[in-house]
Amino acid sequence: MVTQPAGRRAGSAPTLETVAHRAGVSRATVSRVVNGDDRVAEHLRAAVERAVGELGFVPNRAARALAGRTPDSVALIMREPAAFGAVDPYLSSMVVGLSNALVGPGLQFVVMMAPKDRDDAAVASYARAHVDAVLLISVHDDDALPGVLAAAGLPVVTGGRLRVPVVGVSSVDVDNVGGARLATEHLISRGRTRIGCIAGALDARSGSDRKAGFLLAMQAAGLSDSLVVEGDWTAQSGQAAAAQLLRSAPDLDGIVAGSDVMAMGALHAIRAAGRRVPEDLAVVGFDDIDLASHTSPPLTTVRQPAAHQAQRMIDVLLARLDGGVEDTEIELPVELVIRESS
Amino acid sequence: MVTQPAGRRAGSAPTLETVAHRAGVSRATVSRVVNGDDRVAEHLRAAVERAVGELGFVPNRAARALAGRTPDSVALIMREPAAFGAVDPYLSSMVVGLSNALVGPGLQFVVMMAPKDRDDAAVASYARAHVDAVLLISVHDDDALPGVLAAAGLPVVTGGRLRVPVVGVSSVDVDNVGGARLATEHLISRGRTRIGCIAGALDARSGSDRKAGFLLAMQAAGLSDSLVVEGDWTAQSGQAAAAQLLRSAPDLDGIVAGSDVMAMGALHAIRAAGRRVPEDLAVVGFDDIDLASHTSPPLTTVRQPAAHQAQRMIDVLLARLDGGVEDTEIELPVELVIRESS
DNA sequence: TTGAAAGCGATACCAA
DNA sequence: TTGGTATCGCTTTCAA
Repeated sequence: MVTQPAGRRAGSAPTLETVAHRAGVSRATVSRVVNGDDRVAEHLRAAVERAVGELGFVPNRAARALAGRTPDSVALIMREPAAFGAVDPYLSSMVVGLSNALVGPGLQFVVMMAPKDRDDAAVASYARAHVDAVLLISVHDDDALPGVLAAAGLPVVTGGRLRVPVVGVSSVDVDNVGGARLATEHLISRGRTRIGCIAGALDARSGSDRKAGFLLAMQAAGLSDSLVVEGDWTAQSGQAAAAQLLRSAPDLDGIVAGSDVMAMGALHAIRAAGRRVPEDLAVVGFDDIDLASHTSPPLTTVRQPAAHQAQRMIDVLLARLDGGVEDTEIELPVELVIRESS
Repeated sequence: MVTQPAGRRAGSAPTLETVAHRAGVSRATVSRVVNGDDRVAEHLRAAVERAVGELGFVPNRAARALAGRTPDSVALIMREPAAFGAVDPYLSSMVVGLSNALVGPGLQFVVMMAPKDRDDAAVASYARAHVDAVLLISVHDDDALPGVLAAAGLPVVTGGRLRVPVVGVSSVDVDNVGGARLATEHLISRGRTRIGCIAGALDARSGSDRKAGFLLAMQAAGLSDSLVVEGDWTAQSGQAAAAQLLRSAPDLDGIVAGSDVMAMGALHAIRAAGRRVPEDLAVVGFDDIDLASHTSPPLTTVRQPAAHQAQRMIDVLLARLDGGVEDTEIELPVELVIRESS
């Protein structure tokens, strides 16, 4: 049973002052100890640390942010998901990965939604007043937000590169072209020749690059690369795209999808059309989300290193926050995971 | 092309002082206008508002938090997902919903991961120093964190109720018992009699309540309710559970799963066993995640009102922040969505 | 109704 | 190495 004052907070949290008093030193000294400053006598440091422990002191974030110049929080700005609930599982992994990567550096992870109909300048101004840096995922090529954010003085790191680099914006992408090429070559090596592509939204590099990888492989093999339909990353669009592909090319024997979720939609359409996977038609996805190994049949796919990508994004961000001014563009390798759908 | 100083921030953001100067009033007046205080002469208010607009002034979050006593940020604490990347899509929806619901009230949405091996007291102390209230999702029955958080003086609202109510903790749950009962009755009404249940982790109300709903319906119909296997919410566990169910009851003709993700794993196992859905075996899920309508066949499921639940959680939290001290327990209705798997 | 000024809790500069 | 103190930007009495 817990007794608790009516107020918003139970008792008041210990402050630097409290700790200083208890340890018999000044606030400045406590601050130094807490911040790992070297020049503090050993016995004082010990005393302070004990006091901190006994009081359960945790520096007040707001005060620290106000007084200091050290960055203390990072925002992840997501363009609102197309439909409510339609968050691609790969994005969820990124959110978790980013959050985890921020624990070490002790930065606060703030999540903001920025619907595309919201004024970019307003978003930037808001972000500027609330956080020290910005992480961006699922950005479109023509999105002005990264530039506006950077112009507002915020370091920004995007997951996935932009069509044209923007000053002040770094990116950590994966090898989308290579991944899609790998996936396509895999199908070709299995003897498939009538291969279609369900591309993700082409106004983002992840969509267009994967399509490009598909085209490259098909051309290199001297196969027709005209079977491309654009989707919008949803299962719904994957299903519609596969149906369309099947209609325009009844002899289709392979599909390269721009994401696992779209591939799952395709699987559904294929089965509805009475075709078997992989006997009649092989399917390859992209992402390797958790569910990919539990579809029927389990999905061959291109694995993206979500946790690693998240970590690198944070690394880049920290470097920038540490005074680094150069924009970085990192590309991470991907790997083909062969399962039963191909 | 954007020019930009080397420093962490481009120029310095306008402050109350700047605005006051420009509008020819005092900081206090600007503060009043910005905070919607009534007692300000109309012409001054207009002048201030214009200055605010021209300068693009946004109050500094840290300063406001430090000076005022108004709550300004809320944390969502998630128990780390079992496996990396294995974030249940339903949770993702909740994250988006919560984030959106927090925009109106102008509260910051901070996401924190709290692995179960992390010291609860440390998490609470950290949270206490960083945010004004806490949202909790996917909490286990024996989890001490809600209590510790509440004892630390933080208002906490959980998505999903706890086994035993904790002082200072409110909850917004859905009718899990009713939902599972509905799903089971639906199967029974379709003539199924050998029905198995793939329960979610039983150490959480969402898991045990859904199982209870299943048992209730089976008992009411005078059917055997002994076919229950516990999963852990993952597709993997759903697959394993379905396989086990099929082994122990070859004549199984229906499965009620505790979540769509587990149902998807079950679909896979069923097909692997050479049985057809829904001809041989009907399957019902729970949640109605986006992918549920794109499995093969599309999944009959119990729809949880994710956006609504998120909104109610925020409502309850705001009431508590506004001085309300009573703990609330809300239960939201669910609805059966019939698709082709049953 | 308005303004002046005292904090909020930490940081960091300047002396000692 | 230590401590005193100005300062960060805003809210909120307290007087005027």
